[in-house]
Amino acid sequence: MKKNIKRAYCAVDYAFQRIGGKYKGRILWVLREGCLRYGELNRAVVGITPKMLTQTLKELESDGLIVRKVYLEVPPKVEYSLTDTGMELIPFISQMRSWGEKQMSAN
Amino acid sequence: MKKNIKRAYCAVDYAFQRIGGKYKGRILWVLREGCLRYGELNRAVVGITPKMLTQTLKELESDGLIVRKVYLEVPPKVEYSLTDTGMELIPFISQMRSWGEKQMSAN
DNA sequence: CAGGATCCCACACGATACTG
DNA sequence: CAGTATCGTGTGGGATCCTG
Repeated sequence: MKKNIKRAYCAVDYAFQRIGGKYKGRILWVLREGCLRYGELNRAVVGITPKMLTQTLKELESDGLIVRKVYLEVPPKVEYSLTDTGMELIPFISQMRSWGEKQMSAN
Repeated sequence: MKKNIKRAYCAVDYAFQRIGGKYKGRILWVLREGCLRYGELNRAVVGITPKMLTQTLKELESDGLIVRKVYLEVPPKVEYSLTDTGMELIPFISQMRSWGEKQMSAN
């Protein structure tokens, strides 16, 4: 629940460490409207490999931003969803996204 | 003004690429209230080396987020400040910071 | 279906010294 | 004061194959 973070001198640094990395932002973003299965995430986050998906999901989970729910079925089913803490990030990821869209079209 | 960005599939990705990196967030943040000189930045962004500071400032400048202003004096004087585009990021960095503070004290 | 295991590498970042 | 220049390294991420 905390120790991917190396040492946060300031809160800005801390926050960026927690949602940094190549895919964390996009994963949180696609989970904003509800839970998704592993395979669905794999398709939603274009370009990600199973390895990176698994790894990133683990980090997000141990960081308390998402929840992993396993259904004991055959075939296996696993769903991921945002925690309350994770949801608190959505508004600002949304802002970043708007800013990004504006910038992209401005170029 | 654009081509540090490799390929942005989506705006979230694009935005994260532009303010990703170990120091960009903090540099933008300390510049929020006005311009700072190179040496002041070096002290404000704790732990950064001259190399990384120079490198990061160049990236931010070529990305159109900050402006570099050189005064032709002896001794040399260089000031950095946010562009309008850079300033647009401050509100949401501020949000992240609040979130980070809350999280840090929660642990 | 949802991953684990390996091997590999570029590049982001660091340390140190030097300069117009 | 405001940077360059060099050299070195850790690890984030990629490719590929395997499995309960």
